[in-house]
Amino acid sequence: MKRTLRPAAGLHASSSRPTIKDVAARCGVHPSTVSRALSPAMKHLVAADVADKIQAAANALGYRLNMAAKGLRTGRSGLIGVLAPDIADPGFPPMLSGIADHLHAQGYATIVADAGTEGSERDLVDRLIARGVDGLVLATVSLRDDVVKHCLDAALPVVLVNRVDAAGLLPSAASDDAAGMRLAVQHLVALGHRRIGHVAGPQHISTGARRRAGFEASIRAAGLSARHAPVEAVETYTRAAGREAALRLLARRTRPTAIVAANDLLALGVYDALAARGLTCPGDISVVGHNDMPFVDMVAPPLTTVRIAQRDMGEAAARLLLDRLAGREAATDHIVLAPELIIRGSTIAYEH
Amino acid sequence: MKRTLRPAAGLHASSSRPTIKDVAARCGVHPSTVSRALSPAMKHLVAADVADKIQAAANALGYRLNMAAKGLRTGRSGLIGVLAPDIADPGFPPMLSGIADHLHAQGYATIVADAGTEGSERDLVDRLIARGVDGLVLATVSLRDDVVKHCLDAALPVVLVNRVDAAGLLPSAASDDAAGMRLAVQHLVALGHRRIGHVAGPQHISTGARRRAGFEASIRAAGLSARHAPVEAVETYTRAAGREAALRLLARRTRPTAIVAANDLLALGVYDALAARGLTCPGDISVVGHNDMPFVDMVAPPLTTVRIAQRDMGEAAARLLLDRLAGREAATDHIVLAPELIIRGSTIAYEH
DNA sequence: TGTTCTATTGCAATCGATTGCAAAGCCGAA
DNA sequence: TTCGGCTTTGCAATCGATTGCAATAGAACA
Repeated sequence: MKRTLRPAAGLHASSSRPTIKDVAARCGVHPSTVSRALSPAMKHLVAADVADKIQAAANALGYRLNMAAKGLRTGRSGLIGVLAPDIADPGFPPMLSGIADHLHAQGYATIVADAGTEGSERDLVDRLIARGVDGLVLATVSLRDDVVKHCLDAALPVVLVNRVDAAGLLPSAASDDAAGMRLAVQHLVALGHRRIGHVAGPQHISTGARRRAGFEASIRAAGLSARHAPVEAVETYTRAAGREAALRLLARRTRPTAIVAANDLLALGVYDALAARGLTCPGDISVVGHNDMPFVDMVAPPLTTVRIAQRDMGEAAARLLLDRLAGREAATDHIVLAPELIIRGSTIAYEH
Repeated sequence: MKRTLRPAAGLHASSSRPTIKDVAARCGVHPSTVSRALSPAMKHLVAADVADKIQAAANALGYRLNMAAKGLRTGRSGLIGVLAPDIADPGFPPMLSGIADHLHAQGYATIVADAGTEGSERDLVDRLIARGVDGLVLATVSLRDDVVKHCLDAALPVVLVNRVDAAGLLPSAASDDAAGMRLAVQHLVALGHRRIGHVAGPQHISTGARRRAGFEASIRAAGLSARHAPVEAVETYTRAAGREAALRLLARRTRPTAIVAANDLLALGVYDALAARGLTCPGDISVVGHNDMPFVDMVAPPLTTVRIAQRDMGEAAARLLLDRLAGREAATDHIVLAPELIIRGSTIAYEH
């Protein structure tokens, strides 16, 4: 069973990856000295000339630190787990990129698990833990309580991105959902709309619930009656679900003149529903999305939407985690990013 | 410096993660027996009742295998590195998802490095190797020879996805680029177009070069003169680059009546260029993309494009790698997937 | 010259799991 | 009763790097 990759003639060092021992042998020093010379934090303990010699030998041999061994000894893997709701969601990559860049710069590698296509979140987290991740970034918006608890009693540094947990226990980086909805509603109200519908996201997801709450609060703040602000919630953030919900909205007694969707995918579903009913946007109905995901500026009509700082969000989450990892209990636990209204062609004034 | 997470009162087992030793102590057996009982491959070596008891104890304690330790001993990390051209590219996620699903099902975890935003590919590969990855999936289309060589003499199983290397040394899963361009050109020719331009991708990237070659071959096959089939190549697969290249194409003496872009991002850039010149699509100029990335069916006009089987490509690559990892030298080294023409609103007949 | 101090290096244990080999226990057959 | 053979378990080395402690050497000082 044993695989012998190395050639029979074992004259010099082994042909496979050189270890700290090989470097030590080449320099005539003890492996521990090599370890120290190669570690920035311990380097001051070894004589400068020896350190140089070791460094040179390491380069010559093409020595690379074995992270598994280091991790075993130190108890830190240098791995960060990222739990994604669905990699294929176009909104996710910018966030991931923000997370990964920051983390990589500090020597961490990220391993991302896709909750969209794979098993239960709980299992995924367990697998990540088995891998010995030093921390976790949860972008999974469909986070259930037990996962949070699970992480908590695994005593693992955890941060949330693009979501918050109900109890506010976990540090998070998220967009100001209430503010985003306020921007959307105020924009429509300013355009003269008085009957505004909302296609809400899944209510067990923080963005879904908070945006809905934000929508309703904004409606009240604008002095509009809730009766003229119907809400239809979906079960998943998909174009198809958005279509169905919009269809239900359009079937109401008094049809809204504008629809605010909880995200851009749903907004595209609203477009589909309008087309199915022979209605036009923005002529018959104005539509506002949320997230400003890539290419919504190119659809017909270009989507008016609330842009959230996805990449910044990822970066903020990474910083939050890095703080925890370094043992500094950061000042802020909840970073909220300001959204921005991007006005395009899907909203126009309502003519009375 | 030593961190003491465990409470002072160390009565029972330690409070941090239980190890194989804790399980052994609880069952009154030797750690090696636990190791065997918990390993599917070695389980037959231990008595059934003992194995059950161990299994139960492991569950009770919430024992999880330490992958770093296992990896150190066995020399296999269970980690696969994926080198992505750019995570933010909307075409990538489906591929990644195909790769990851297949690999995860076999117990591997993937760690993806983004060549788009980070250092040199060479460095990234080195970092991945330092992590002890068991294999590599290179989706980086901007692959230079030295990276291939580097992997080769690291004796690491490597597969290519969405690209092939010049020498054809590495196994790959890719779309049939020539066939895709043939579909596009034949479609336009059938519509009566005789002057067809091509916005080619970066020529140091296999998709860029092969699609261009495919385009030129198809033009010849259709009996059209190369003089009426101008080509402008870009340096990067971006919308902005597509715009510039299309502008150059439009500035030519005899303007083409149709443009085939090497991918959808470039095609969107072509849309931008047309808008900038006051031209309409498809009225003035027909446009064909490549890849059928998400939402190109929603842009105005909906993009006619060549759909490539991204997810299947990822899966095929994963299978290829799994084969190598298992030591079976697979039958096929190069898997090519058939593309499909998706006709939408960006192409219409050319009126003479 | 003797002593103390410091800078540098070596030693050996350790992290958690795996595995070749040896030992122990048990069976039946001669 | 004894021996060969089989199953089951224990022992101990090992993977590669880290680190507390001990040892050494040389310098500085009295």
